[in-house]
This record gives sequence, structure tokens and C-alpha cells, in this order.
Amino acid sequence: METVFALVDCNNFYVSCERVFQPRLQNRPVIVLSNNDGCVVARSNEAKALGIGMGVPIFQVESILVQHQVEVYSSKYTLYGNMSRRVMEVLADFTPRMEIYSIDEAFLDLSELAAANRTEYGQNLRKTVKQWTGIPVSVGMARTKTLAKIANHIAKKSPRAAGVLDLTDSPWLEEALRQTDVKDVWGVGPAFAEFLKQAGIVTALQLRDAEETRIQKRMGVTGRRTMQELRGICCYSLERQPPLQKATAVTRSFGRPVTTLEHMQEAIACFAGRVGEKLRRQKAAAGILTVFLITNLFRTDEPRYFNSKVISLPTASSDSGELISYAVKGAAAIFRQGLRYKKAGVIAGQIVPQEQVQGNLFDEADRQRSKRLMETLDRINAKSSAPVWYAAEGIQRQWQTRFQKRSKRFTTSWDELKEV
DNA sequence: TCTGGGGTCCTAGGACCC
DNA sequence: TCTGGGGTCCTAGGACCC
Repeated sequence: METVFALVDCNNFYVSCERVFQPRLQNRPVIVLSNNDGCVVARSNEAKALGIGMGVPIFQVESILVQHQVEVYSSKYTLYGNMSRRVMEVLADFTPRMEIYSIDEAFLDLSELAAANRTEYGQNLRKTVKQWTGIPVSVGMARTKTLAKIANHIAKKSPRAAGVLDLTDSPWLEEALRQTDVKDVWGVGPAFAEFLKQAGIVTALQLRDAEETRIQKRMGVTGRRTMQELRGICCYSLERQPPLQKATAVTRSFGRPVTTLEHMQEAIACFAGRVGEKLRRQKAAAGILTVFLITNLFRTDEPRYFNSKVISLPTASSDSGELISYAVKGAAAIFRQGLRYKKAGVIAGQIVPQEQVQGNLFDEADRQRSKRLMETLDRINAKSSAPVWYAAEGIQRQWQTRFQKRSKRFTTSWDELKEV
């Protein structure tokens, strides 16, 4: 049977999350910043219209923000994650044949839905999500994921589509591809877009009709798949069960430069502790840790330095204490005095399910005791507003990430609930 | 003049995604 | 002075095996 995919995408997701709890932000220019209040990561339509680009450093648009009284917010990923879960739960009510693709997107398999009902189905879905969560979404439908992405893109921008566009076997498909810039095609990033432009390929339609061998030579097998998908040949299927993650990381830019080993180890310990939590949440353990640290590469007036250390654990682990002890040693091995560090991180690799962890003959740790300790730690921290953590993670944390424009954490902090 | 063939595993780097 | 964080896949090249 021929496939039909729908891509459901939340509009300006982080901004929409802020608006749910602060209705006065409707119809106003609003932006949400990355960690450390560094870059713009979400923009309302009003903010986009002012020319504020995606990913731009905030200091570059400061004058626009002041002049147009743009509402500016630090990011709150726990809130957005919570809102995302609510949206996904509503979608799951529509069909279990669903793949959560990112925090604000999901693919649905609508192959079995009657063609005549698709647009109505999409409108109903849109209305329900909005009513139950407050989040506006757009829906694009087509034969392949890549085409559904394009349909969604147009649904979002075109007033006539009213948020839903079905391009499955549509007479408008060719016109849609003609009007789509090749750089907006899923799988075409800045580097490939530049290559394609040089080759005279500037629209999605031209890419669809390009010569396959020529594209594959430069863009590899993924480039060829993109072409196939544009032709309606399905190369990417719905993945309902995401495979186990291969790596998980906690990396942060510092609120102010770190110059001492003591502070660096405090930060690294903190990141390793968060990595441990992430691993345990997935019921998994890591076989290797990578610790890295880096100075500010944007500055040309200071010495630059990047280094990383890979540590193989004797036995795969998710024990925060154990991860911390290896990570801080790794940090010490690559830390150099006299530098101003901007960012650091801990990456866990060789991830295996907890129950598949191979024992080690020379392993001296008490695994049962560790397991109980971690369970207790996680239980306390899940309930308590006064979390517990390893002393190595520090208390003052002068390096901590900046969030100066944070609104209240309406759904994830007891002290900051919305008051009505 | 002419230096095998076929495979695996690992790593680094480059590209992409949101 | 100021520039995010967390992932994936693919490819090329080197080391190693028989």
C-alpha cells in the first residue's frame, strides 16, 4: 500500500509555550533565547517580521529589540518538555502510529485514512491540540516524510491553507516544489545548498529532476535518498520505537569564564552528575566518558585551546559518584593553567541497557549498593524541592549559566504555579 | 614499469537535524 | 563584553586480519 505521512509541527514552539501562560504576549513580537541568554532560538511571527534571524547572537539585534519593545525570555527546557509531552499525548489519541521526531514535531502514518477525509482530519487535530494544550500546530501531508515537511512549511505560511495542507497525489505538488527554495528541503544544509546553487539547482523541483549520479557523488547516499523522497519514493519509514540512544551529553557555556582547576572540576562533576541522571532515566549505562573543555573561539585576542579526554570505564556505569570521579580526573589531565575557559562538557558513549552490563573480574565496586544509592537519590530528587547532590558539584557555582530573563516555571515548580 | 584480494573495526571529520 | 545544546548518519583512511 502507498504511504501517507503527516508532519505535525508546533508553531514557534517555545514562544507558544510562553504565550499559553501569558496571554498578553499574543500579537506581540516575542523571542526566546538559548542557554546563557546567547542566541535567539525561537521567534514569534511578529519577531520574524522585524528581521530577527534564527540563531543570531542577541547582541547583534539589541537595537531592534529596544526599538520595537520585543518581549525577551530565557529558555526553560523543563517547561517546554512538559508542554511537548502534553501535545504528543493528544496526538497519540488520534493514532498510535506516530513517531515523535523532536520536541515540537511528530510524524503520523495516515496511510489507512480515506483520502477524502484527510484535510478534515488535519483540521480536527489542529483544533483539538489547540483547545487541550493551548499550542497552535500546522499539519502537512504527503507520500514521503520529505514531502510532508514541505507541505507543512507551506501550511504554516499560506493563509489559504489554514494550517493544514495535503499534497498527497495533489495537482499542486509540482507547483509547491517549484516555490520551495532548495535550501529549505529537509536534508539540505548550508554546505549542500551552496554546492547546489553553484550547479544551478535552486528549487526543490530542480533537485527532484536533477541527475542522480551527479548528486550522489557530492552529497552521498543521503543526498540520493532526498531526491528519491522528492519523487514520492519512500526512503524513510515511520519509526515508532526510537532505538536506544548511542550517546548522551551535558555541555554548557559558562556564565563567566572559568580560570581555576577547582571551578572546572566543580562544573565537570556537575555535568557528570546530570549525565548519570539521564542514563538512569533511560535504564542504561555508559562504557566510555569523554570530557572536553574549550576557550572562547570567537575571541582572537586570547589564546585558544580545545582538548578532550576519553576515559574507558572498567564496567559500564550510570552511578553518578563513579562517573564524577572519572570525569574530574579526566578534566585535570587536560586542564591548562592561565586560560579563560568558556565551555565544557561530559559525553557518555557506548551506551548499553542496564541489564546487559557485562561484569568485570577485577571490578571492586559494590554494584548492589551503588544501585540502591542511586535509586534513593533519584527518588528524593523527584519529589523534593531541595535536591541532594555530590559535594564535588559545588554550591556557589560561580560558572553557572545565565538565565536573566526567565519567566516563571508555571508547570514544573511548585513555587511558581500560575495564579488565577 | 608492473607490488593481491577481501574483509573488519575504529576514528576523525564533515554533513545534517531540531 | 556579548555567539546554545544535544543528537544522528556517512565517508575516508588507517590498522589489522587471513
